[in-house]
Amino acid sequence: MSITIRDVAKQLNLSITTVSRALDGYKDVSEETRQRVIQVAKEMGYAPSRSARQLRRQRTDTIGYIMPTSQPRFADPFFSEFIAGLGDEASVQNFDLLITLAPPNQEAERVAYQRWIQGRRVDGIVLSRMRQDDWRVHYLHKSKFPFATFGRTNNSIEFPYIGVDGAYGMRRLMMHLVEQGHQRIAFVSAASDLSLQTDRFSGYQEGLAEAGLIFEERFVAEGNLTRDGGYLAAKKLLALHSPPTAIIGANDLTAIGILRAARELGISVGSDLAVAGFDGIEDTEHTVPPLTTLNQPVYDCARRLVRMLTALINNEVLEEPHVLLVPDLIIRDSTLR
Amino acid sequence: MSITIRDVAKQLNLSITTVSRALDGYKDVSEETRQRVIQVAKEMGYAPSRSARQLRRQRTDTIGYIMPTSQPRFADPFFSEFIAGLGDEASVQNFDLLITLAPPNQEAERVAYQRWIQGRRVDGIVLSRMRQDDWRVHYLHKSKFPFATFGRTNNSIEFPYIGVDGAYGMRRLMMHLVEQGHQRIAFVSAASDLSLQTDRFSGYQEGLAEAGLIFEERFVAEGNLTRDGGYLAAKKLLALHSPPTAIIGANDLTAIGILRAARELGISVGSDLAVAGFDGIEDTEHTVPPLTTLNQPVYDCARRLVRMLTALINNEVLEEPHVLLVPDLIIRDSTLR
DNA sequence: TTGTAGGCGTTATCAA
DNA sequence: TTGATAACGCCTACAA
Repeated sequence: MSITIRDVAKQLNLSITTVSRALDGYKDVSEETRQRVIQVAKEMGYAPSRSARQLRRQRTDTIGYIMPTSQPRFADPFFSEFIAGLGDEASVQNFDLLITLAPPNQEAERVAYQRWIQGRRVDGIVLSRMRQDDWRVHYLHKSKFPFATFGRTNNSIEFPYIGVDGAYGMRRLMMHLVEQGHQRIAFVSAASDLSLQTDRFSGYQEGLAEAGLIFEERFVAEGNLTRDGGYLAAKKLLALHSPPTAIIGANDLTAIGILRAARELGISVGSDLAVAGFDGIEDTEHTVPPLTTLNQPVYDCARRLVRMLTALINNEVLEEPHVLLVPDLIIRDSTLR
Repeated sequence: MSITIRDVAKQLNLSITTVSRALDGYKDVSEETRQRVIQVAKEMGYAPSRSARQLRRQRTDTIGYIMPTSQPRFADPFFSEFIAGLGDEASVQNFDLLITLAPPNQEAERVAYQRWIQGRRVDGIVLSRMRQDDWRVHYLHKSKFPFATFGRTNNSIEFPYIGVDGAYGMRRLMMHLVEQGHQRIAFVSAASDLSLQTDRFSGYQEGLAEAGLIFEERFVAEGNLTRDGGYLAAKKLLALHSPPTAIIGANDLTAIGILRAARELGISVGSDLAVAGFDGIEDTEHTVPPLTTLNQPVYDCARRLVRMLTALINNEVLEEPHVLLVPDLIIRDSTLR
């Protein structure tokens, strides 16, 4: 059994109260006593028990994140970066980060959230990969549980979020492609219930309209945000008669799959086919050719989300509860002739 | 404030003892009572407080993992896969997974471990990226704290681990390269205190010896397990007079950087220069050309580590405390003429 | 400035 | 089969 505050108190011939207060920096402890306490506590290797403190203070100093991922070998670097941001900022705020995985929209996901919330396992939760009419938002809101999200939804509920304007980004990208002389531009989509899909896809459509091009159903292929999804979708698109001369992936992983399909078909990306993605993951710098993408500052967003969330937990007023960022169009060889 | 066991007991006109036992599946509760309790508890949305339970049972049902990473934008897919494995298996074992990041070998790392261990924040810890004479092993062992590691060390301490035989893998790879006719084979290393460096590098040297080639200092360049590290190191190596015809990266990311350097210099990988990595991350299938690598089953290792660790926590005897796997040589175009 | 005592919500021991 | 009660280790009115 490890050292408790009692052991320290006994050693010092003081009450546990005094020890507790000395350690927590209360001012009603004589400086001399405080020094002795700190000294001895350190010598004895005392650290307060988190569970006891949690029970007493009714908070866990922990935030939770449930990765919405289905494949066991999730490999989207997006998540690595997101988690890095959450972890770093959590440390700064003296919070721990609890993580688990759950496949989106399945019973297991609901169970995971309930466990944490009803068991008061965490003080707040970060959500990502938002869905249209997201049940998580309903649930957390109804439970009056602090949360902040990466991405917006169409729920008619007020909550803090950081969003990236995918529609705007896509319009910018479309302009660029049109400038490059493209007329037949295809889109490889994500699952239709994802907010990012709605958002980015609408930008694609608006971009077409702005350029005076007509939307063609056959130029939309369904992907799933993975390389393989992009690969398969691109194969279909490139097999069309009068195929597209440009293909946009809903994210970078999709675009990387598209690159591969093109390579297999002997199509030269850049000159014969333009390819672009969305996210700005590091891999895009290293593909052949390097990939044009819409960069979003995932790491920074994650950190900022944690700051918003901890503020919320501490009942502070958020000075900016809704942040809408604009993605950065990074033009590389994959869309240059 | 949320529903406690007291509320449920009051509602049922039972003692909290009975409620607790009914819910925890003790057999000394009449079946009828149990059903009523479960029913009502569910209706009231009761879930036991984790902190209270933790305090009482003196365990947290949580395992911890501290990612040894320095760059904020850590992007090694190795970690994604590792975390996915930890998270999945933790769920299965009914454990939570606590995560934080800390730069290796710095004060912050020490503090992070101490916080969790002294505060009894987690029941056990998983380590990765082991170092030679790893202080973490010393510390955890001295603290009698359950842990299991991915990778071996040279500490003279007994502890459970899963290792991958990098030396063996590298020898296999060297044989392959020699068969392809390479005589001048270079190596881009990792930080020298890492066990994987010692391990893989010794395989490289043994491979040279087995092929009757002499080791040349100038063919070793220092990397740091990142793409950029590999890129810079390769630039140096390829600028040598009579440069290497094959370059091995200490990991896949390094190898991807090497590919890039070659591309910039107009060197054709495969025919003019062989490149290979280690890890088997998914990206290696998608590089140009696809990358030869030594694959290790990171996801499965992570899951298995969690199983070992939870067994350890439950004071079970491990039937196989030391696992040494052999990496799988995947030959792709990057090492074929 | 220090100490006493109650309680956070459980689980476990013991008695009824 | 059930219930009263005592911890688990900490924090914090309140009292001294």
